[in-house]
Amino acid sequence: MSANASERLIEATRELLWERGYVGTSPKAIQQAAGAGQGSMYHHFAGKPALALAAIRRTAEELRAAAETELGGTGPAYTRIEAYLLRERDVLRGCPVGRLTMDPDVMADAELRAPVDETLDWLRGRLAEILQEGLDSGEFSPSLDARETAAAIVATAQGGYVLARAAGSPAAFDTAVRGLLALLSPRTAH
Amino acid sequence: MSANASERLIEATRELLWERGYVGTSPKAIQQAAGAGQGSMYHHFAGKPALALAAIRRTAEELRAAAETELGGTGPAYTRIEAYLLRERDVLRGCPVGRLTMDPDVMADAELRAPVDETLDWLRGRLAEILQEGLDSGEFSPSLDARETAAAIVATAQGGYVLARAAGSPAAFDTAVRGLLALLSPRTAH
DNA sequence: GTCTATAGCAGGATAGAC
DNA sequence: GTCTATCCTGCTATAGAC
Repeated sequence: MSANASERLIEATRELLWERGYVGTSPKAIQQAAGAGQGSMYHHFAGKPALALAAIRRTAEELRAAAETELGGTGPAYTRIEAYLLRERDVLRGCPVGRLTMDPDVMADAELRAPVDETLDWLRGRLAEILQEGLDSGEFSPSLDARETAAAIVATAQGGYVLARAAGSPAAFDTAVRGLLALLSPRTAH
Repeated sequence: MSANASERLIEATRELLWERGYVGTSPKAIQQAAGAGQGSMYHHFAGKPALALAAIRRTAEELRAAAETELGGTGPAYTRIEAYLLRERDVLRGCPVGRLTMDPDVMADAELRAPVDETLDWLRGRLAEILQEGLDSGEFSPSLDARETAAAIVATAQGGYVLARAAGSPAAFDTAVRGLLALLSPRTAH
């Protein structure tokens, strides 16, 4: 947090958006967290929406990069998906992108909503590609629909955050994920 | 909306909580939607948290009753779960209970959070019972873990809302659900 | 670029009249 | 039970000095 003000403002906004959502985050709170005054904030950004847009875009990019770390491997499809779902994460904080979906002011603003949509869409597409690889190599049954299965995987992760936050325990996320992985596993006939 | 004021206030709060969340809902907005004045609201309820608690409890009860409609049937386990997941719903509005999970002020208040936790927990437990029935009757492979699978089902639904809202289309919910159902289906070997 | 002053409006609630 | 008046604080910015 010792970079320039613009940078600190974006990072502070990212944290607050993650923690409290768009509606629950005020310019004043951002300024305090960033150690910047009002003059500074309004010099660098037109207002709260503009600053949020910069923050959301960065968060979205980071999520993609993080996902690609596990998904971009060379192992079997199932193994890469498993690694992605079980990788360490701040479960109780929720998904920094997915949570924006419940923010009415974000959904109402096409510009703010676009990066959210694109990111989740990218993730679904990426998983579908990997599932297709697994299909092509005979890893999965030919009856498996890559597109629908990919959606189910992303949904399970997103819903896992919901369950974990409701229960106040990260374990609820893992339980849901393991349930899905068992259904998907080539080693588990049922 | 022609009942007494207390009733109208609770219903208005339920709508606004669903639409804008707790942080995004002001007492003034509630009063306007309910057609009640401030005096009326503060006569019936101690304040915003008390009113929200009444609203959340009612919404939670309603969700359970609605779920039991499909889950309480007599058909095969898979059929009942399928009916529950595919029943008509206001997908784009999100889950009125699950969305509260992303509301920082709800999660920070033990009283407001309890009904959310209990409802999701009940749903998971109910689904686990049904899966166990299916296990006992030989409908599913013995390798299926009822508890984990139940968590995956709830998570897929919750995440389905996230995907649908991000995409701006209810179809995204159905896609995820169908992906899960295909994995769960006794008729689909893979 | 950053600071301080100022502004109008909304949030959340209390008090007392009716 | 409901209404109006009032209160203080916070939200989201604009203006102009430094």
